[in-house]
Amino acid sequence: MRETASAAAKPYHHGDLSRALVMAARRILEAEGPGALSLRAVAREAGVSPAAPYHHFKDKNELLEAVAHEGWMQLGAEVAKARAEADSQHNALTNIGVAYVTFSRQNPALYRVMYDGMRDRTEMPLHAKDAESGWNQVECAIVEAGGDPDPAELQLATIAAWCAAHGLAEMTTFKEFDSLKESLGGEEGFIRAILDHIGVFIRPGRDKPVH
Amino acid sequence: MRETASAAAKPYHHGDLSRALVMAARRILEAEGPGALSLRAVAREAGVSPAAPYHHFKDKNELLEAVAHEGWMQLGAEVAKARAEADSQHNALTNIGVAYVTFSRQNPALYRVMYDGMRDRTEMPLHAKDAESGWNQVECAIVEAGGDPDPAELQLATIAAWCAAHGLAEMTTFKEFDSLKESLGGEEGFIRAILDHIGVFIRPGRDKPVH
DNA sequence: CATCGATCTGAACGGTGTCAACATAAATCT
DNA sequence: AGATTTATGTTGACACCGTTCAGATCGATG
Repeated sequence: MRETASAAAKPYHHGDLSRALVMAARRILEAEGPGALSLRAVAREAGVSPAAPYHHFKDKNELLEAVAHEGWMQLGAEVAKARAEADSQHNALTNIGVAYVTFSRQNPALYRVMYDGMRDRTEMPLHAKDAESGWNQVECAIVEAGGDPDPAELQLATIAAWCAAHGLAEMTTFKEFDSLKESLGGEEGFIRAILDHIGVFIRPGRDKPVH
Repeated sequence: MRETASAAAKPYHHGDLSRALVMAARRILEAEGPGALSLRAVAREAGVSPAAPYHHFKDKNELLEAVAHEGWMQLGAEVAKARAEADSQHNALTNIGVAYVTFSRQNPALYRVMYDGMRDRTEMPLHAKDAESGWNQVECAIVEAGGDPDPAELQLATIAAWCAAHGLAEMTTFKEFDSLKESLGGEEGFIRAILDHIGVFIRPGRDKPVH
């Protein structure tokens, strides 16, 4: 008997389980946080037995990678949007930084999964190499803002920018900075103020921070 | 009745178990990585039953916090050393940054535990407030290097520096940067080059990066 | 229609964090 | 000293976890 008409009811063979599992994982992630994200819980949430996922992912890790992949895609999209909306090329970089940190603040659990999967690896995820990836866009933004186009120098600048953004993403969560945030006009003002202290984000022609 | 206080005799059952547990944890951490660090494994390594730790730590988490605490202390000490050894106040900050990242590279598992414990919290660990703490020393180094002594501005600069160092600590592990590292004279050259791109680490009077 | 391969289930194994009940050694109190 | 309280450690159990494997079920292919 079908439970719901719109959603394809669950026959013995679920239509597209791997997709459903990833969605279930994201649902759990958002509702209960990373600590509650067990393979069994995901299977439960997807209405399937604990062993079912193993026909689509060889590992719990592989499922998490799929989840992380979605996260990187989403991040890339939001970075692209922020970059496109910049009123000048000069502060496109800062806009990207703000978008990055904002993403991590709005999807903290997802952001955690994205980086947790990286810490055991020695290589960055593939998603960092796509043209639409955040990494690539930072590179382009740096060049467009008049950065040194020398490959090595560009790579250094990109790494520096990325490090700063990621570091900020992990520190913004602390309450110790609440009053400072408030005095800077909220979270975004805080983020901008920090980025304004970081060399890579300061380009010729960009206004100095006001204080 | 105790035999000799100075002797390594075990006063009662196991001696100072809480200390022994932390040491056992660090041993496991270094030998097998963070993935192998279970409460039971720690108890096993310390030669004690799985439930024994609960008389000293209310949680696995509380044990890990104790381990992390040691890590923060060690980091603070090495930062202090690097700061003291700087040949001028101007690059003391950069020296601190290098010491920070180097620590994270030499104790990757410990570094992971230190930050993992923070990500569920909304407050920074207490160890960041001690006078000897890395955080405090960054603040001092910024002031001594001629940074803006205005409290809010100082806090911003400190956050920026810390974010950059932490971000770098988490990115340096990737092989993608190996060739770049090599062309910069090894890991430390790489770290310095990145830090040179981060504004907070560049102070008036400091040499521009060479390239 | 019969068969095959992909997909899902059920039960199981060893591992984990945690707890309650019990045991023992140390410290404290008469 | 001896008795008692407190701190510490052990045993055994519970629920949950990741993972595997033999078998059930189904969609597609011959």
